[in-house]
Amino acid sequence: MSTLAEENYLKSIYHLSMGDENVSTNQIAAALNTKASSVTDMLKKLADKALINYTRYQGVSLTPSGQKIAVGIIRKHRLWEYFLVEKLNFKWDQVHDMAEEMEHISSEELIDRLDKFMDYPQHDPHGEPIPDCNGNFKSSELKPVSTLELNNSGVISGVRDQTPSFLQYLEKQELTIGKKVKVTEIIAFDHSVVLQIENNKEIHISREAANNLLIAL
Amino acid sequence: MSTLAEENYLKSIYHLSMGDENVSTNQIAAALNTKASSVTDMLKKLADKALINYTRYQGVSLTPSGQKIAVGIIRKHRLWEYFLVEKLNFKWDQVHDMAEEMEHISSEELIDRLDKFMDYPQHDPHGEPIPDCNGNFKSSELKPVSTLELNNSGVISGVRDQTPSFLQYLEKQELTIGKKVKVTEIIAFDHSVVLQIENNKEIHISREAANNLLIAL
DNA sequence: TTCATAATTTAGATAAGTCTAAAATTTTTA
DNA sequence: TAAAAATTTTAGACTTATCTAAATTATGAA
Repeated sequence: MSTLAEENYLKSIYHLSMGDENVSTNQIAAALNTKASSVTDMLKKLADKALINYTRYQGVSLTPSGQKIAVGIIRKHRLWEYFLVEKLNFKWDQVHDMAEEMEHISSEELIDRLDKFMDYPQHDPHGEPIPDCNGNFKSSELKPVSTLELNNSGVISGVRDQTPSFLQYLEKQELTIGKKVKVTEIIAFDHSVVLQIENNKEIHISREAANNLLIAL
Repeated sequence: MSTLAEENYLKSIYHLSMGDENVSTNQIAAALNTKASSVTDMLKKLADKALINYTRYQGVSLTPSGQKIAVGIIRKHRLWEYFLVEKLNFKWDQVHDMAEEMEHISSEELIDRLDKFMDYPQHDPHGEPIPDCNGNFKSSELKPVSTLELNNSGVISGVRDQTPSFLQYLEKQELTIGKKVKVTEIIAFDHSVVLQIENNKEIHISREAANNLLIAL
């Protein structure tokens, strides 16, 4: 069994190591809003438990058992987010903090039954893939809208930035998951993009927004 | 905001003070499986926060704000138990420990939406009343089967002892909530009771079981 | 390649919650 | 009602997770 703090460290390390290098102490400190010295303390503890590979000053990576725990937490987080949106009718910008608490409910059987209850969803409300009960999932093959060329189109399938303010902005612009968009104009000056959505409405979004809105082709 | 430990103390004090006297340090220690000295420490902290009335050596009672928190925790516990049984198909003897974790999920809005999602259930799977979002509920007016006289009948509506072993025993005997039972014999020697259930099957239960099985008339 | 800077670790401290052992208080009982 | 027993509190210590400040190690610019 892991403590709540340990689980949060493992989850952070997992997310940060997507760019598969070793993760640095400072990166973890930033992600967890804590100090580097606190991180070092915890890294020693996780290394003692064989959940991470750690050499002083060299950063860390997850061991297979650390990875298993991290994926388990992420599975719980995403399934609870799905539950909150699909069953309790929360908006996609409201569920993160609640799921952050719920992901630490320990029972595996509970989460497997929740998974079944919701008919084994594949993606959370932000388009992130949900690991199955064995921890398997396909890493999302999504690209930012900003990589689309003129007159090309795609289906909105995820968001890179999941802050409530960005999600609320997208909601207001009707740029939500499942919507089909076509690039009708790319402004050379600032790389902002004009998108056409299904009702032929045109929406002008910034380069930054286009970088954070993900599509499947 | 209260910590997890504080919430557990408040909940215990609430349950123990049903026999409405002041609750003693030792009672709390026994309920929480901890030491009297630890309890004293926490009582000081809760008193500082004005959640309990505490005078050294005199035991404690909840203040209105302490009571409000306690009832909130109990509401969450019972709603999650109901969810686990009704939506995820757990058995009534499996849900206590899970709900013990889930009752600490902080969001009020979450629990109110869960309540609505399940259509405002009045009782948890063990027959305990579920407080509404204002903390109101009628205290259950149930009596033990052992108080029934010969040839009288009632509907099983709750259990006093909620240990898994007792719940499993009742399940096996088909003595579950909602079943109508009639007392067909009372053995004078040991005060054990013979019950007749709907299919005319007769079931012989001990005095102790009869004391812990509750009926509405 | 050496020195300045950035990153990381160590040392020592703090807060929450718990413990044991001893002291204080209350309750029981003779 | 005074001594014995039980209960409760205090004192001091431990663990987890955190912090600040100082020391150490790595990095990168000249």
